[in-house]
Amino acid sequence: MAVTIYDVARLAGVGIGTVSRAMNDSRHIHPETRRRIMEIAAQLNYRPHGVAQRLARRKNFTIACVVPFFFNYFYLDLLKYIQNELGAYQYDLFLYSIDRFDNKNLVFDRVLAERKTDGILIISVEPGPDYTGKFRSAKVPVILVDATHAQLDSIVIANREGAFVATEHLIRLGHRHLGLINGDLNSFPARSRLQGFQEAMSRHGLVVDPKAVRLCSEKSGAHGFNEQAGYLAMQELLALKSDHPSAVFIASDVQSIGAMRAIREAGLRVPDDLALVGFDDIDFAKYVGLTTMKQPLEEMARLAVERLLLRMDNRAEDDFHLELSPKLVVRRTCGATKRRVVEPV
Amino acid sequence: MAVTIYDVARLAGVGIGTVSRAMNDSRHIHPETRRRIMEIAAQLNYRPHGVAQRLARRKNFTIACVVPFFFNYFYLDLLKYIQNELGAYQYDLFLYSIDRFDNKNLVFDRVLAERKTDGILIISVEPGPDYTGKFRSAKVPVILVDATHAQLDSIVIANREGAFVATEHLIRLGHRHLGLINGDLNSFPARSRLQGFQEAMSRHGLVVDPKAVRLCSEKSGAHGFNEQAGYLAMQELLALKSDHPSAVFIASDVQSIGAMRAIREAGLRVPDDLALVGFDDIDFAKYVGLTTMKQPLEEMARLAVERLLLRMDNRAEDDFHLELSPKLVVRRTCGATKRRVVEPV
DNA sequence: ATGAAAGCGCTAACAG
DNA sequence: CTGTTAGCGCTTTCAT
Repeated sequence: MAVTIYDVARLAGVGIGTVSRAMNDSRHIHPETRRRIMEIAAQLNYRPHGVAQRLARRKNFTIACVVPFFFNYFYLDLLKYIQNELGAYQYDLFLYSIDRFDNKNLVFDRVLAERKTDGILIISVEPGPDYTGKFRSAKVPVILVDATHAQLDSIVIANREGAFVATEHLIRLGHRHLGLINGDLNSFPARSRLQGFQEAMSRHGLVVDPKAVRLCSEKSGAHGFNEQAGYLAMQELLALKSDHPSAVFIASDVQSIGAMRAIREAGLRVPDDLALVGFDDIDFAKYVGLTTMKQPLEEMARLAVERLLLRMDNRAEDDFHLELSPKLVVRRTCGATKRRVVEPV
Repeated sequence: MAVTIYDVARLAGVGIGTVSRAMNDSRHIHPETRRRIMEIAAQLNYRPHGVAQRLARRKNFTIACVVPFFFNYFYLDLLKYIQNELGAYQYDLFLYSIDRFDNKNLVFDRVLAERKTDGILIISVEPGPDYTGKFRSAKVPVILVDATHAQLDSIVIANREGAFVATEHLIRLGHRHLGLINGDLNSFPARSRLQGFQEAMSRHGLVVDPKAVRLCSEKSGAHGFNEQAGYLAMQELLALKSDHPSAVFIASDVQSIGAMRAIREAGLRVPDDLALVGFDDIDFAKYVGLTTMKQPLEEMARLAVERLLLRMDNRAEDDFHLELSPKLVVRRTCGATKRRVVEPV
């Protein structure tokens, strides 16, 4: 068995309470006693038992991060930032993944039931309707990242706005017949991006061609936001032959990559035959010259963690619904550099 | 305060021991008592307190996964598979990231000290020399993934073999002047891949041109295995002008992507001016048509978790050093389809 | 300032 | 089969 607080206490000739006080920087301890205890502790290589501490303190110093399967590279960066941020506060991170959407509540139940975490960061998933109450009664704060909920703190990308900007950018470039490749509407970002697209179209007096709108099914994984889905969706668009849109807003970069593959295989060229704007700005976007909406992930992670810690400290007053604006990054695929003539509407 | 085992016991009119037995499927309990207890427990929505269980059981049902910063997409997939596999066994996963190599031991110390995990999965990092002993005396099993150590179980990709195959493939295609872009030699895979490259060269009686070998510094992050590093390395190679190699084995796909960017910007073409073979087979490899060595990540994750559980059960007898062979995936960048004439040596 | 003792919520050994 | 009790290792009153 490892060395415990009792061993230290015995060797130091003090009670365990005093050792505990020494270890925890209590002010109620004589500096000299403290010094002696710390010395003996170091000598014995004593480290407090984390689990016992948690039980006694009724606090875990651990947060759970719930991520829907890992298909999207988006999550990797976000996770990296979150873990970095959390580490700075000496918090540990439990990673839970959701493999299927019908399973999501199972994960929440488990996290709540086992009470091993002080807070939950939920990425890109909306908890079921009755979970607000469960979270509240379990007294475990929840921050939604990349998803919203009326009763839960959330921090999201301004998806609607981003889609609007992306779409408008294509319109300004002179395109009139626009297409959309989107994820499954079960996903919140997909819904918002659809909205933004529609708004941009109607704002400019354009009608949405239903045939040019493709929603990728979540059955293909990652809410439909994956390469293969984008590939297939673009094939369908190209099957419209000469009637295909001249530009497409694609609601994620991974889909865009797939779409570009389909275009290449069809012997067409981007942006000449088809202009593209994506969403996310994953690393690879710059390698393929994809024009896209950049998500401020690091800021998102920092704010989410900060907010969660605040909540766990009960130092959070009001509700919190933050929206961070994505930024348009113009590259090659939108054909901006071609300076097309804007046709009169 | 939440409902405890005492509440259930009181309402059921039994002792807490009986409740515990009921919850834990002990055989030493009357089915009827058990039924009644479970009913009351359900009614009260009682869930055992995970932390208390851990303390009493002296077992955590948690493993730690230590990942060196998240630069490489490789880790995302691996993590996904590991988490999936672990979930099947009802284990939780603590995620720790190493941001700098000089920090790696800090993480290990922390993980060991807090005793919150039953086992450790270390990805792509070799622990310092004195850590074998620490792990052993802490009685926490460790499995190295994508790294080796004489005294620690490990499971790796056959990096040397993979590099050999990749290089030989280029040689068979007729190339004589080969280049290498590699990661930092502080990284184990980088060292092995260098070896494989050299062996293939000498096996075929070719000499390695030192000017055509680029080691990317780990200072650029991810052991040098990142896009930017590949980009810069390739620029250096192209600066050799007509003396640049006709084919390059690049020790990772992300570097390859960067390298391809450099080539494109230089106005050269792959594979005509420069043939390429990468390593990893990340998702994006297929989009850019990158010929590469595919790593069997899912199998790796499954075997690593299996093995770790075995160790934690003390059911592992001998040492364990597994090497999984990567497989050559031929695509466009190696120019295989051009059927070059093999020049006589 | 410090020791003693009472939990934290559960498991497991020991009687019966 | 079941109740009782002694831990698990630490924190935190409560006296002193």
